[in-house]
Amino acid sequence: MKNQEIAKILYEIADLLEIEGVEFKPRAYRRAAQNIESLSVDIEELYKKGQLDKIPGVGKSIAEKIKEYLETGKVRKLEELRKKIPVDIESLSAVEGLGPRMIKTLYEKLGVKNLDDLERVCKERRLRRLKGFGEKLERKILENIQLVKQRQQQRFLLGFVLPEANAIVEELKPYVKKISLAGSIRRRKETIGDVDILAVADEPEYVMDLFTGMKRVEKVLAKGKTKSSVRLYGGIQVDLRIVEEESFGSALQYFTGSKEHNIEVRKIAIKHGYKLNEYGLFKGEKKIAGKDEEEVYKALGMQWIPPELRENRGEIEAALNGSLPKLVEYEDVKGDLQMHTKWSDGANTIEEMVQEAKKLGHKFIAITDHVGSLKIAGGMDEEDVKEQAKEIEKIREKYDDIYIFHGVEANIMKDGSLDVSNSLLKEVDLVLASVHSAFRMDEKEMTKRVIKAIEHEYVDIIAHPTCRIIQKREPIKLDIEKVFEAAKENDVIMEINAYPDRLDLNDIHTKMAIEMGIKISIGTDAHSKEHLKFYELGVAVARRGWAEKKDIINTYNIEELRKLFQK
DNA sequence: GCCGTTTTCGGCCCGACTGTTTTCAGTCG
Repeated sequence: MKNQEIAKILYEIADLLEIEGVEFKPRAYRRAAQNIESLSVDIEELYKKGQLDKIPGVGKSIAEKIKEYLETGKVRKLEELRKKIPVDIESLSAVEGLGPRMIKTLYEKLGVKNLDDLERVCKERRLRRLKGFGEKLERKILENIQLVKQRQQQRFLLGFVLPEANAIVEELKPYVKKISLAGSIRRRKETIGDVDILAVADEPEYVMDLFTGMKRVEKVLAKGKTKSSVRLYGGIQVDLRIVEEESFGSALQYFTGSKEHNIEVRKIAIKHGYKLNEYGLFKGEKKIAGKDEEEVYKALGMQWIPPELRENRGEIEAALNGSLPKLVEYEDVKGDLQMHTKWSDGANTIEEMVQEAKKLGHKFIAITDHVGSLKIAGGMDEEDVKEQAKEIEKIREKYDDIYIFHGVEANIMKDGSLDVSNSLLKEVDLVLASVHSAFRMDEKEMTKRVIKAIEHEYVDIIAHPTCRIIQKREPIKLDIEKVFEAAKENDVIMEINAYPDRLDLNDIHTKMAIEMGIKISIGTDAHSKEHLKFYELGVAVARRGWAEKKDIINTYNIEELRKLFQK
């Protein structure tokens, strides 16, 4: 699938045009890029069907460039722009305070093409002599270059930040009238740059004192009456803003984003002759909404949009015509369908996992220890599985309010076969299959490999289908659409692995799978009882993927699941 | 370059902040 590649090209064209000072076109290219990026179908398919212009923001000219790229692997317009402005935009614009206009000036006047050039002209004090630049700016840029250099991957995993952010909210709650997370963490994005918190308080100064004085604060970065920023131990930055009660809703809407979502919402406001900002929705001077989010959306003729959907991926249109999905709720999930115990590489016994799952309110769990050749993860053989079955049977008798499915996680070998016999797989209720080795095959081979596993007569679920580890390992190369088609045909379920650095399937793939009629399971892949709480992250991905209750099998009752796992 | 129940031409999101200026351009979220 070349959607991401094409989006990247369009973004680069947008940046280069912006540097050239071209008006409006950059926005058009970015809009198209953004829509292509979050497309849930393969753009090449659309092209073959002659439906490129069905993509919002893609007109005749951009469609032409997509066609050119798909046919020749190049876009002449981009080549020309690169020749004209041979600068490393990606790293230069990563420098805070440096935008396209300055990049252009720096290139034209001082020949700055990359970070090293930029650092040099700053150190040589040549930047400050340019018109419109000055000493302060030069110093700031120099500082920010260092930040870019050391930053690289400074985003934090949702799963590790969310508990801390929630704890801060709880800590401040007794002293404020209203409080909520905002920003990407409220939208439950898989990684978080910084945490935004919004509150209403009678005594803002006192709340700011509490906030900046928290034990978990390493450094206070800024402190004011309406906004304070701190850095916690561990490096994450948290901003607290205090707003007027009458504006809480519009401020929450504004600070929750995403930016792209807000742009569209504001356009709708304009169509109505209104103006929307963080202080409220205004008709002329008169404020007509702003106290809570619901009334803001309502005044614009829209349904309230759950934060997880606010990515400008079609939720605006749906909210306008009242067709938003009824998203699966966090409390709809009644169990966890992947976890490991001491039988393979887990830290706890089956019974300990059962007790912890009960605490979380689960009605069922699946024990899915490794089997077969994955010796490093303690893969069980057929004898072990039989022994384990006996233990599970005993525990089932002891706990009548939670059901234990006996499953296994089998490895998909290089040729697509599983590394265990059918006689072992027949022993258990549930078979997960997943790739744990040879991650670097080409797309064609890898797709064939996974599809072969999907076609296996005993496989129920493909676990962590793309094998990505966020910020560490790229996803395996898969023709995801072909994989999903095979899954659909063979009634195989796709997993959302809820472990914080996996979240695999991701949101976009989840949406795509659901649109193709595939069922989704959520599994934490817990290797200790403490990991079981991560199931919420799986629900978050499901919601970001527009999943309804019926799409997620963890919402089913035990009888329905038994039927589903009959293979 | 795209788009349209106010338009097929004339628009394109908004406000705050910073650093540089003396009324504003550029950047950010």
